Amino acid sequence: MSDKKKQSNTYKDSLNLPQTDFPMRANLVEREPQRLENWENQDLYRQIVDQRKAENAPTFILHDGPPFANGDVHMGTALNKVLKDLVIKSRSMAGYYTPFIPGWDCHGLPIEFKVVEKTRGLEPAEIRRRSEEYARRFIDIQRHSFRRLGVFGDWQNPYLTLDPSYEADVIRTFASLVEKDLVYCSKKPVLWSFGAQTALAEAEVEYEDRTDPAIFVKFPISSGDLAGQSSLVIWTTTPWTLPANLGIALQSRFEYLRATFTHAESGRSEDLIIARPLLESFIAKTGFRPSGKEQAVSAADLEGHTADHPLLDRTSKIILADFVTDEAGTGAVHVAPGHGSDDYVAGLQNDLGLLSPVDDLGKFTDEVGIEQLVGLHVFKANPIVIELLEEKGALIAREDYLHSYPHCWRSKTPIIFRSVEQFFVRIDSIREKALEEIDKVEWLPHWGRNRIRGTVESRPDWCISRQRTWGVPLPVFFPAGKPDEPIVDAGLARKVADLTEDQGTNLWFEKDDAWWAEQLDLPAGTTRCHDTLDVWIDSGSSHVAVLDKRPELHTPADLYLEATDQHRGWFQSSLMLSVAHRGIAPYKTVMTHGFVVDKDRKKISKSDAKKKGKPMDAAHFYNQYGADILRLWVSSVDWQNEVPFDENLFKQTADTYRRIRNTLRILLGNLHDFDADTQSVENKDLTLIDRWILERLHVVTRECIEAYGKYEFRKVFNTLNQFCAVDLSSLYIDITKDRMYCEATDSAKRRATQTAMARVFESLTRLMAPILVYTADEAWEFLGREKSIHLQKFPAADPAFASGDKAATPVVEELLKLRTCIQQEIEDARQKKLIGSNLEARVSLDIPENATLETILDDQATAEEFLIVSDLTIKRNRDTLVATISKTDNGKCARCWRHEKTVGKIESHSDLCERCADVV
RNA sequence: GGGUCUGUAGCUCAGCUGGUUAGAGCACCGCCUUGAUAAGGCGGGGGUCACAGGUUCGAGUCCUGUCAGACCCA
Repeated sequence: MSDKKKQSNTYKDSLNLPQTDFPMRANLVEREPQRLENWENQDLYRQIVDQRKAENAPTFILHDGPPFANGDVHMGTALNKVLKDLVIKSRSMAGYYTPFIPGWDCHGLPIEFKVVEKTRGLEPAEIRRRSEEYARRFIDIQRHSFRRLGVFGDWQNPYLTLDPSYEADVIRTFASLVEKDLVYCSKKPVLWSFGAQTALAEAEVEYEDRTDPAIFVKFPISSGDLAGQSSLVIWTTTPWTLPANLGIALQSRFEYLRATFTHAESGRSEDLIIARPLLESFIAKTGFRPSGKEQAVSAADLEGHTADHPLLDRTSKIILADFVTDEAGTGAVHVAPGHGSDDYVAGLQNDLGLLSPVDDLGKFTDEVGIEQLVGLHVFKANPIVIELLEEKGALIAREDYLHSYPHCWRSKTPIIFRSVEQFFVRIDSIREKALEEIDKVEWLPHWGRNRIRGTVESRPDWCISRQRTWGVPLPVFFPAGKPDEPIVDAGLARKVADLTEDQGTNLWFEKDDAWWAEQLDLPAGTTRCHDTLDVWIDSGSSHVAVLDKRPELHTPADLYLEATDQHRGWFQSSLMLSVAHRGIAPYKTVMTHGFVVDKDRKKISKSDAKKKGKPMDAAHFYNQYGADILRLWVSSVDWQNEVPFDENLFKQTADTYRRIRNTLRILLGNLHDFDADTQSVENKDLTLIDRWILERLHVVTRECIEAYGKYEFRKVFNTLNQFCAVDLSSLYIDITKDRMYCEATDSAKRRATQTAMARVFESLTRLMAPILVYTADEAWEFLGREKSIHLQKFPAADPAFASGDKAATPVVEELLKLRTCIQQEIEDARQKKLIGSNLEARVSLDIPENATLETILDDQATAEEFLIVSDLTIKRNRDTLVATISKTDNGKCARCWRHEKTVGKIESHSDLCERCADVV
């Protein structure tokens, strides 16, 4: 035993074993940041784009959709940014000039809310100052994560929607809309705090219990068959909104019952219509019970007819609406378009008009039409309204109703829905053009076209004003004393833009009306609007503020790439603003990806993930596994659909990574004594197996480049993975081990294989570079290259190895069939403990005639090498392939471990085979 | 409830215009190796292609419905 060991050690020194310092263990978590620092020190991104620019390369612009500057980078954000980077890097290596300007969406309620939540009662200018600070903090956090993920771009000069110049361009885009007569002003209900005298956002609402009078009110039908005979009954907890009633909504799915209802105690009798699903609760609450004739009535029969308003000399239109439910009420819903969002939409759809006779303080105006109510606060008006209804005989019943009701978070007063002037973009004027443009755009996947068409076809006019502080101001003015006659003027807006170009729109909030009037040559007393623009105008103007502005970019962009929710979001807002502004879509291709979901394909909610201790932050994963693993994971998934995610999937990806890495490592190890420039052999001197692996490389190269071109990163992943695992690891490297280790260092066979390996290594690292950004660069460096791999281009598929008549592939495929057959038999023998390693087997192969294999099998050495056996006998006398295994009698060569006939027959080296004796 | 989609081995994915016993990698099990060794090789088990109908000589692949999931809307 000790003898044997000593002996083998002796010969081990005579072998050419692989040598490399390329570490087996990647230790990405520590090494990646070092490499990143190095890249940033040499400004690798700049080098890449400069180099392509110098080459006069064609331009490819992927325009970054700005993530919201709030929160950490979670897996969904990471998926998006890495996909973008895969596109950019693969296009760059395909020879394109690919400048990438990342951006952030900075304005908006979520940030303002965080700021105001902490400290209430701040001045607008202070809210904006703190909001900006908040946004910038998260921009830094997110930027760090994106860089760490190996995403290349102009991180020093990203675009921020809070930049003064960006804001100015938003205002100019607005001016462009005004110029084309697309902006108008109209009333729309908003959540209104009469305590704070301001509109509120959903997020500023707190729910508290409150008791209100809930009343059942009858509306006598005044047209159609039932005119003058029966009445609809509505139920409401806001009696004060009845003066603004303009409609009654029914549910088309409900069956309605018309009957004479009699009150059990008073004996009062009424002919009423109630939805059947709500009949029981109606009886219980009002005491009215059907007594006598009953008749089924359908909602459709009543639709379009009218009912008399119980308090005013006017009618209320009967309509159908989906928001009518059987949860409460009567199945007939009081609709006041000026006092509710459902009501508003229903009002628009059914042409009901709009009334909102309430002022800032929550008091009725003259418009209410009922003398007793004018000047009265709406909540104080409730009992009066009820009294009036009672007088008119319209009140069926009343109760005190305890419910959860929205309150203002600041003033703690209850909230009302009240209509105020809002600004809108007239979508009908640009809808057709937008639809035309949609069809000129390439949508990936193709069904994206249907999705955006659906949203564009159905979207109502775009309400672009917000009663908020943290945003781009709506550049509109009001003449002195005329708050209802806004001055919407493109020229004025442009002047505002010019004034804020350098100093930012804080000016709008810091200077007073007089200052602005003076600057813009407006009459004294002119006031400015305190609204801001919808943030979708901000991000939707990026083609103006970024694509048109930056010299290295252009409009339309070649590609927009976001998650599917952006069909209604950014893709649409950008399309609408671009069509309005310049008449064409801002993009040539739009690609969407799915959302990250858990392994059961259910959506992941943030609170859930926290509860279950399932981290979703990208940082958790790149800090534990490395950015390359995360990127490899991105490349492996089907981004068109939901992307399942689970920490176990990560471990699986890490396993794939290890295989790829080890393949690179063994190739480097085998190339340690090889200089490709001086020691490469000519193609004609390559052996069969070398030609085969280069033919495989030819296919792999072609497939990968093609797949990158079609953004099919998954295919690249699968192709590279299988090439590494099967073609290289399990076949080529295994088969060539003997010649690599045992043949003379400078032997032709060995140099031939090194020639092939060098080409494989070089192509492989380039092909994987867009995905494994750190690892490919590291491997490239170990090959002795000075410049980063990311400055390289994809390898060209070598036409010398395209399959042709003399191709090695068909021969190798036949040999692989023999191999499979032999391995099965060997395995059988191994399980029976007849033999251990392959090299101990004596293989007797009976094969049918096979023209492809004729010549190759005559070459005993090549056949044995390919099949990795030492003692092979081939007989050609069978119809089917049969392999027979026994243990060989040949002695084992102490150096190459093959069992060869020649072992023991060489005098000078009795323990070696002929080949090894020669080498030694 | 409506619109747009998705559903193939434990997991990630292939399966082109319908045509032989549905493929690969990983994971799993067993064996070998210890000269890629916190590696490598070989073999094996595992799928009623979500479910139910239909068209067809023939369907994972076309049609209809059901179920489940995602996004958007209500």
